[in-house]
Amino acid sequence: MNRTLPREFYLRDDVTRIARELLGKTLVTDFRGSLTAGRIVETEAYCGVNDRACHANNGRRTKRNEVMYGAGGYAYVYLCYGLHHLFNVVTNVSGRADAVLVRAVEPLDGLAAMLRRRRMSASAPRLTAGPATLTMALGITTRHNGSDLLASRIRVEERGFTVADGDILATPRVGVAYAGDDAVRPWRFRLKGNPWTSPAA
DNA sequence: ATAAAGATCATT
DNA sequence: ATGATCTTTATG
Repeated sequence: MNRTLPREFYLRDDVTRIARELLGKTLVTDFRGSLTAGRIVETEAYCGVNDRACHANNGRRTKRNEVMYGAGGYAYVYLCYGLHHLFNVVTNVSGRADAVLVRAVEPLDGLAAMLRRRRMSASAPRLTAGPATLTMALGITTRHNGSDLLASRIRVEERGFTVADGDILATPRVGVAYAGDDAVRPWRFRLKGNPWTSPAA
């Protein structure tokens, strides 16, 4: 019953819709025989060259963000603040630099491995409630930049968890105050009331 | 060549 | 509130 999302899911020209539809899907990593997974409960949409918060804004095209300009369905992973690996799903067709940042997941599978990677011992609130904590828990780093989400050990699955429009809270994105008018666009999406969303106000 | 700024987190 | 930590990017 688990189904990896097809390429067409990512190729569409509507990144905020895709960001909403990713809520409730399951992000899975399967590295070295260690399978870990979490349900996506928070995302942010980054809308290509016209979005001042996006790494591709104003047509910026560099070694770091090159994968954003490729076809949808690949991972864009970059290092933030020198310490944190942030995971994005590239969307839209080749030439359109859209992406969805995954900001939080709810732990589902491989709890022991996630705890180990996070160097947490017993109970773990906050285990995956944040864009950098979830990558650490799932073992995702910049070495996975450019990974094909349909062919690699990182994938997104439909596991039959349904989300209604009314379950989604849309607010401005986090940490993009520098982005002028685009800073206030309601492109951060959360499952209402889910305890695993990120702590950011 | 140099400098400054980050799509954050854990701790104080 | 603040420090950690370092790559990427812009600028001279």
